[in-house]
Amino acid sequence: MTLAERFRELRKERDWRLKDVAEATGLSIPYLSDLERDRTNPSLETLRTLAEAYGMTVHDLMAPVDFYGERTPAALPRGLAELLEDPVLGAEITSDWVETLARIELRGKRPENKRDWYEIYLHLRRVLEG
Amino acid sequence: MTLAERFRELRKERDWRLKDVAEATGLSIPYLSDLERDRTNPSLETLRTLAEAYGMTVHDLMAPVDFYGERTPAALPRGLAELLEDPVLGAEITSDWVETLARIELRGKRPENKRDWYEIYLHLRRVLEG
DNA sequence: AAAGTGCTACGGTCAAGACGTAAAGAACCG
DNA sequence: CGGTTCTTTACGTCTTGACCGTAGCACTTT
Repeated sequence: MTLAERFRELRKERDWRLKDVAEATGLSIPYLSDLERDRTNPSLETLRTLAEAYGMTVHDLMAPVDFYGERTPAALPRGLAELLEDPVLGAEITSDWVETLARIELRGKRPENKRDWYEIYLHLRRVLEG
Repeated sequence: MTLAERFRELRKERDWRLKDVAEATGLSIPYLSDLERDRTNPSLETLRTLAEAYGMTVHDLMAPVDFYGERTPAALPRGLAELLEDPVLGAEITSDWVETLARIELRGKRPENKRDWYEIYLHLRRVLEG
């Protein structure tokens, strides 16, 4: 997903008009239109303003955004990729869960092996899905 | 942590010189120096180039970066905020961990109460920090 | 048709991203 | 202590493109 698509998604899921975003951010309607059509890139400051308007952090706003060449399957955390390839354990794990699990990291550190990932998955599933 | 600090951290932990980054990215040494001293902000394209040089996604590069005013306490997930206020359980939880925990969500769903959050925290800590 | 709503085309401007050159620190060596 | 080399920073410049204002298009509703 491009950043432009992300912007449009966020606005649509709130059922906002460009006008609404413009008022929330102070940016102009034409410029917001340009952003959502990938005709320009925001500065980091503008990105921050937009994230704030959408009630989230820059980091969360960027989460589903793939920059050119990014997030190939190989870019999944080591161990998690292996878990997904496991015919038994990996089969049941949906892409929702992959997204959820892939976000887990502490100061750049992540679970290291298939077993740790699976253990976390089971534990989180019990909490989040009963 | 600012973006500038993040850049310097990434370079230092690799024991690289500005020269090395310059060669890996095609950016000039003076400009990289400016970036690491917070005298300028990169464009998204430049950010992508740097992330690539450091072998990670833009998203991962930005993970520890706080933009001005982000993630107010009130914006923390319910339950997690309560956990942090708990004088006993919440005291030991560092901001690193708050960042990590706050990212946990599956299709918008999150742990609901203090106890669930704490349980997840303990479990993740065992995996991530031995 | 006229008026309203929502988005886009187009040109212009000015801040700032990025660079080149040169100087300032470090560190080492004789 | 002067040289030499390696690394980082100061400074001035240029050019790009982020962002804006105005006007126009497409589509409804009255």
